[in-house]
Amino acid sequence: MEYNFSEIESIARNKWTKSQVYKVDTESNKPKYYVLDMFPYPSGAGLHVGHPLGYIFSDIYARYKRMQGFNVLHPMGFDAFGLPAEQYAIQTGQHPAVTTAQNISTYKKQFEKIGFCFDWSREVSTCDPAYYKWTQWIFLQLFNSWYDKPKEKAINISELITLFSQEGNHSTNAACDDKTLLFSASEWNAYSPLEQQEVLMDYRLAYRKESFVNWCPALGTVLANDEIINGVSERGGYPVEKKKMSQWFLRITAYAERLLKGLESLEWTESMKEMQRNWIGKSTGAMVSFSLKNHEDKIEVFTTRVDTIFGVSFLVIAPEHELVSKITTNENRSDIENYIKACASKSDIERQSEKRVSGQFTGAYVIHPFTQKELPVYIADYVLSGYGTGAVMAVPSGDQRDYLFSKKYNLPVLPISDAQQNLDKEADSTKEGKYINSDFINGLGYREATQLVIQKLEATGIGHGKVNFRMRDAGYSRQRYWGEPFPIYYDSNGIIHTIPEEDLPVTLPVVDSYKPTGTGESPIANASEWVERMGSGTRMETDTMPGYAGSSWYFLRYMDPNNKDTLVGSSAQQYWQNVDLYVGGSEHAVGHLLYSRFWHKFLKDIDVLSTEEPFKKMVNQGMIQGRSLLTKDNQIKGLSGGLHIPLSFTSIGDKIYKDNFCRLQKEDNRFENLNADIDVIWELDKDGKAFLSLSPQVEKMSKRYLNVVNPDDVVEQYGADTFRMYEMFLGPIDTAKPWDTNGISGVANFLRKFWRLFYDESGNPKFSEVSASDEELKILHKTIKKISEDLERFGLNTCVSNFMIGVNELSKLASVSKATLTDLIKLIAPFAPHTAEVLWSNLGNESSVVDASFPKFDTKYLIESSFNYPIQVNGKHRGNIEIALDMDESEVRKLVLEDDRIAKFTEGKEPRKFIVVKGRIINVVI
RNA sequence: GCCCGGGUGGUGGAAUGGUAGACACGCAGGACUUAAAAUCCUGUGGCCAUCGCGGCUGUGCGGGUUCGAGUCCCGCCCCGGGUACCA
Repeated sequence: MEYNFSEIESIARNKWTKSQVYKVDTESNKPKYYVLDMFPYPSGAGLHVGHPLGYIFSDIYARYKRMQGFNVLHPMGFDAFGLPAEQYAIQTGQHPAVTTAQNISTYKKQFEKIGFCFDWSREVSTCDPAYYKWTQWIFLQLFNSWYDKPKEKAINISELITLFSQEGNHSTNAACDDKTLLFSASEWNAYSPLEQQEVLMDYRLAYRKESFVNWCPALGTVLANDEIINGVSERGGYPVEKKKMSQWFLRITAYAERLLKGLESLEWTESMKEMQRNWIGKSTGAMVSFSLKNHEDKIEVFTTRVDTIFGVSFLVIAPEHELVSKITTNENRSDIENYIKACASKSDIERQSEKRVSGQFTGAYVIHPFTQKELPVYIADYVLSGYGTGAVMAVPSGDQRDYLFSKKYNLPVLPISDAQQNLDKEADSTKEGKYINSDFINGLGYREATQLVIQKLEATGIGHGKVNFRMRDAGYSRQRYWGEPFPIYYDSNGIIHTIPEEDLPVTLPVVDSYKPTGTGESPIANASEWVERMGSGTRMETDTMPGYAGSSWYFLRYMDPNNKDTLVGSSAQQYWQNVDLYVGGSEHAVGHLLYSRFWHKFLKDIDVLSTEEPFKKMVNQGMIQGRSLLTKDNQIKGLSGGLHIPLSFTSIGDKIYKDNFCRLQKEDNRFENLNADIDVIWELDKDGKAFLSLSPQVEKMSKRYLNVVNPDDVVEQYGADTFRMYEMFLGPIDTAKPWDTNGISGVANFLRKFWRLFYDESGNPKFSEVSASDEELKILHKTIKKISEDLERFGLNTCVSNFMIGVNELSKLASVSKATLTDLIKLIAPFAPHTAEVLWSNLGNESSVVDASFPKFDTKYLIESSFNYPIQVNGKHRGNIEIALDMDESEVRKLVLEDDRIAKFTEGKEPRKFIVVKGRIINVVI
């Protein structure tokens, strides 16, 4: 029997399908292990060879864990709502559900070919109403919850309403808007329903408020931040402006502290944790309020360097600060207004790239809380309205931006520490040294000074210590069609009502057009019957939820995918707990991974879950890049290089032959007007054939670079097992690496060689019933040891190497015993499941190799009696000597020093030191 | 700027402080073939060599610790990723 991969694959696949071997049961007395991939967005382009990298990795690991005796959950599904399907619908009129279903079926066919062990009976798709019913349900729970800070827990809003009606909100300590007014019980009870609704919005974890969004008038829609490039829309390049609209938000900031603290318990890479920490952006500092001269209002400032308060020489507030118009004096008013206008017309990019500082004096002054000095108040766009209080106390000697500002507007630079240097050139933010010119903190160090200032501020009521987070609440409204509808409607008085849980899901309406309405409303607003479905005069929420809604909890649904009563049944959740190993790209570090952690914590608070964190351990696969081929300068007359040539037209050695070039000319309009004989400067190979040598470049695998490689083609040509092992062999899972088909023959050869351990050239079986030789057992157990250790540390690239070494060594033996072959099949089964399954059957096994037990190594086969020691003289390698491992050290010394090769270098001198590292090395120091 | 990674042959990459370059690709030579493909064997960091003894040198650069450093420490350079007028 020859190694015929396509035959092998179909035999293995049939066996698996017939026995439903990948179906996972929650009823099990085995320990559980949950291996999860980030589920894909099913795009119309299908998979390229970069996509399966993580899936192959997790598949191997899942199979390995199963063979170790775990009950392994390894599911797959689809993140199926999203913009591309909707845009395709706008262009073609096809319903997104139809195209999405087609794409999903393409993906599944591609998956099938690679031999993944997914349990498809647990498949989920976020656009399936049976799934998004629960996405809507979670939203309702968020809407009906508030966050109790002392309890560090989400609590049902009804408790809060009861509390308000009994004692007002004086004693509540909730995660809410800082500006929430205080009220008594009688005030609360006197509020109108609308007023009560307004107040509750400050507490709910899902709430509605007015906010600025990116509005693109030309496209008639709101855009997400990542749809805007350089201040204009990604599609079409139209200008984008800020527009105030009422939007839904999720109060993720309530969980900021828990999200930060939870990172400590996770086995993620330090860089992933660091990205989340940066995003959460905790900074500890203080609030200080500065009284305005001749005004009742105060300007509140947040600072992380309250110790520098005696260095304050002016205040700067954001142009959008609410007090600007109130405090601006008449003689400064027109300048201020002009400045604000100038700022508003600048895009964010322009504002950030502007290296010079600019600002404008308001004419107002504040009083320094300690020195009572008058300080001028400026507006400047380097102060952001969205961070802290939108106002800063400027300390030119300690902050470079304040310093530049002070130079430009001639404001004093006050030294405050004896360690500050070069203040005539730049600011010095040192925390070293003792304070000077600083009243009651003079002579103190940084820590004591900070403490003392905060103490004084708190004692006098001027300020207080404060923790600030950079993270903002997450916008949750999209003016789109292809997303989850909100289970929310408004009555004629503007009161918000929820759709009863038993009426979920609220399914998407049928619409005539998927185009945005042009008024900033989603296309759903045109489905008037649907909009009024809760009674005339009522109006359904017509926005839909964002992409991250469905992806924030999908991993829970896999545990119990068909449960009609709850999003995950408690027995299933108790058994599966959370994800043990999560494999996916690091590009989701702060989006998906942060939202999922937030939802998970919330669902724990409301007793749906028993675990605090969703993903215990993470592996981030690196990107597989494409290797593109481009023309070089002057190869084509009048062209200075840089034209991508499709890989299918090129030959080994990075060249394109003339006949291929002419074929390409017929398909590609970039070349069709060229005369191949005149306009192209050809080189000639040794056979006289004309070609161009192209220049290779490694870049993202993408349609537009014509460098996409389809896994189907690779599987077709080399087989699924070769493809799987080659992707792993390419390099460590977490680094970016270029796809290069050149190396794949090495892995293909290996699998053929592996096969030849079982069958000779004429296809006759070589299963020898004789017992294994010592040498054979040594090779086997050495290989088992290496593979097991490498699997544990996720080094799958070296696993493949070690298979090659083992098989090369075994091939040299006269025969290999059936027992050894059996172990080899089991060892390779996670990597090359098709080949392993067929060999397993051919050896006479009825069961599937998927359920065989992974071999364990026995150290007794690995014991060596001697070792070929490398001998160093003064740290330099001078030769090797085979020495028995149980030899006495004095004898070893004698043996080594008397060796000719070594004696040459020791020159007969007595060594100063003689180092023997047993089983490793010997170093003679002269 | 700040925070993470990383820099090793022609290429992808190996190497618990212990023989640097495993494994593979590519390349060169050979065997088998009328020939090619496939397969197998040999060689392959660089320099020197009285090319089958051997020697020198070599993991971005400069120092250090150590019997011994790709690996640890200090100071730089470069590349990739993240992030930013964040007060």
